[in-house]
Amino acid sequence: METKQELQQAELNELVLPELKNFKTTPTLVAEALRNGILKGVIRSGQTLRQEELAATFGVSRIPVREAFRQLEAEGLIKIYPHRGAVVSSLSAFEVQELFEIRVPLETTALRLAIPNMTVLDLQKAARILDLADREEASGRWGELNWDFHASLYAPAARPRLLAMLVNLEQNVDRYMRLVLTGLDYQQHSQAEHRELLAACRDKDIEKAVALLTGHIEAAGQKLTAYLRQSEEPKPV
Amino acid sequence: METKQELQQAELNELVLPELKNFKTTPTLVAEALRNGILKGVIRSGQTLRQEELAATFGVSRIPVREAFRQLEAEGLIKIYPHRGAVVSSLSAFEVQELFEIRVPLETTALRLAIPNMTVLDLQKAARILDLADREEASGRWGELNWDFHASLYAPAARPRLLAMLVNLEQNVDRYMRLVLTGLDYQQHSQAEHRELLAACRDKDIEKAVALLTGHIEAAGQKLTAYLRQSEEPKPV
DNA sequence: AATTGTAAAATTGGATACAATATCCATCAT
DNA sequence: ATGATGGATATTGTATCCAATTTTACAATT
Repeated sequence: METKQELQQAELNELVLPELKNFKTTPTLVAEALRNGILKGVIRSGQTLRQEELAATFGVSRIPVREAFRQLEAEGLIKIYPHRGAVVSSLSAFEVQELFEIRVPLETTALRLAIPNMTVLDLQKAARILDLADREEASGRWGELNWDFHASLYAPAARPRLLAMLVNLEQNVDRYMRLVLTGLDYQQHSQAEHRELLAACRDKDIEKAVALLTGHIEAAGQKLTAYLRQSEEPKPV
Repeated sequence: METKQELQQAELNELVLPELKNFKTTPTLVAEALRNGILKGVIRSGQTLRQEELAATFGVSRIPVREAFRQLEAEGLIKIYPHRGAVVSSLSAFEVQELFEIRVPLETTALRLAIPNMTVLDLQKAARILDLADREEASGRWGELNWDFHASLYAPAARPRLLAMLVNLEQNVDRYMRLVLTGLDYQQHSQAEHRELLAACRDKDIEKAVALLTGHIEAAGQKLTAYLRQSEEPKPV
């Protein structure tokens, strides 16, 4: 009797706790708005974020804005310079390269853990995303679907913390990646690699899948860093 | 003349010192204090952090405390429950295992990148830390030196972002690791593994070093999760 | 006696106002 | 033109107030 009640209590608690987290407070909402703005390119790299201005546009006071700043800084999206303001962090070619160097071992780890857990449904979902991406080549949504595909492969790993880190890393390079993604040839090449990768997952061939994923991420990194390096070349005076 | 100037310099330096301290803003200082408190075990897992109480003890207002909360939450050290307060996050055995699963690929990546860059000085420094750790077996400082050794191996990689991620991961498991580190047999075993690892680095044998490091981290993870699992067994009345 | 309902206290969330400090920028003298 | 100076601007931090929510305590009902 009592044990049953205790079990129910434990179950309910686990259901309620994440629910409480979902109560979004103003700082969280502001942080989400700013994050979206940064990721969608509405707020550009290097732009300074003025507390009062943002507070006015969001219709809130400065306090939630400042708390949002702290959160975004911890995520690496902005950088707070004391008494000078917060600026959207801009990454150098070297820093982008470092992020890709981190992504390779982390994403392959996620994939390794995921493949044994992949169900037919998981594979179907990933395939559906790829088909969707084919039809969205022109629009800006392709980049989003690109990540959705990757995320759908890692989800079966059931490692929330690892996935959160990957999402964060992706967000940090996403703004820059858009510059490269515009090329249609890259999209088609990437889609082909995705299909190869998905096939390897379907065959449960972990080593092949990992090798493909490694090459895929490294290629994207090379493309992006090359682009950034040439953009950085023209030195002022 | 010169003495006068030197005196002025000294005076100016004394004026500048508090200025340098001001480089860190109050929320950052509060965050550091809380982080230290959590890492050193002064603030225990599950404990709720009351804004007003902390503001009073630090002699500041609630606002910097709240900003510090946001920062620490992003680091994973605390969790903010809206309207209910912030609590020091406690990790389950599964969550600790996930963190170790992440550490392995990341730390080995750092090591791979570091070994080619290691100078004789780097190796000497690492060896010195090991010798120091031998003499600090009893004290609580051993855990600190344990990480210092690892960090000294990764530093030559010159990947600031990667190192920051590793520091954060280490901080998250550190509190729990202390429970295991108390065993003297573990310390001696760990030290032996460290010396093997250092030797491999000295030989620039990347694959051997990576294999040793992988085993070393996985063993620590196994030890800790096993401990936590048995601690979690006894269910609270 | 146990459960339910309600009111009050405590705590957090947020806004406004104000003081202090640092930075930026235009002006001025050399 | 160059560098210093002072004010404008922006950020930081604090205090005070009120709203919202949670928790606690107490009363009421069954």
